[in-house]
Amino acid sequence: MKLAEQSYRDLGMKLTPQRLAILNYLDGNTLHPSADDVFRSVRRRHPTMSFATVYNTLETLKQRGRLIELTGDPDKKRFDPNTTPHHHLICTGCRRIVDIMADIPVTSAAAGFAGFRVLGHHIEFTGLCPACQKKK
Amino acid sequence: MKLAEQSYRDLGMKLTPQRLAILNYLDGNTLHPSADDVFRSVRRRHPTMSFATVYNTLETLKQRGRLIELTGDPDKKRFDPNTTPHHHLICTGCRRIVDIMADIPVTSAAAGFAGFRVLGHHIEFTGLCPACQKKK
DNA sequence: TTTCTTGCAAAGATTTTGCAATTGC
DNA sequence: GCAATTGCAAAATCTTTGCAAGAAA
Repeated sequence: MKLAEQSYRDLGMKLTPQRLAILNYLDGNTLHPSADDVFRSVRRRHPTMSFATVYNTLETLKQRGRLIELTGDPDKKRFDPNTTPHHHLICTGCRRIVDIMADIPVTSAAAGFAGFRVLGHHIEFTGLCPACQKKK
Repeated sequence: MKLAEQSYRDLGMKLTPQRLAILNYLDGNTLHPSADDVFRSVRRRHPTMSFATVYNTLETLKQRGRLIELTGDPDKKRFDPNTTPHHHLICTGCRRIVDIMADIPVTSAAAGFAGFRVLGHHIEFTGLCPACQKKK
């Protein structure tokens, strides 16, 4: 399977070893890694990889809808290669983020609020993961 | 009305002019200001105010449940003095955040997911505010 | 060849911290 | 007076940017 390779072609982005490594690391990854997580992982096989390349690539992929930038972690941006609409469960103890693929109906009571054009919504459940429940 | 003053007493925090100014600025403010917004506003009447005081105060107030830290703005932390459960509408163009006080039922299908103890949830609606709709 | 991408280093922005001086209680 | 708080400056993070060199198409 050459999902990553195909993605770059489809998105009209040049195919580079660094970019391939980035998407190969992200695809199927449900840990919602930060840019630094991506950098540190990918650098193992690509020692010359720079932050700039990671940030540039993530930014471009985001703009083209190939991944989502999450805001649930107050300390840094996290990235989600899963672009299917879904929600998240965030551990306030360790910042772990878990996908919730369940379809949760939300009455669009907010549509049109304040003249906004509502384009999407995302539910953030907060709580404590099993490990952090024990620590407390 | 001395809401701010009373708050600090109730929370067991010492009452200082800086702290009073911070809560007085926040209470009733629906702009969801950042720490820097707070700093710049409060400094007008308290020229010696420092970042440290703003950050310390916001952090303590947050820990004691007197305000909420929002993560919806990817660039910085924003603060909400409204601790009544509610949701937000975020303009992806200008980062404006609007309160949605409507009670939106969410089937707690996620309760117990992955062994988490779910403590709360928050819906982020995204879209474009009236001004940003015109710009595009 | 032409255009885009990479890597490096420096800069920007936000947030945190150490500590002496000051203030609230 | 004691303990908590302030202010200043420096540092720690995270993220972005300019630009020359290099690689993709």
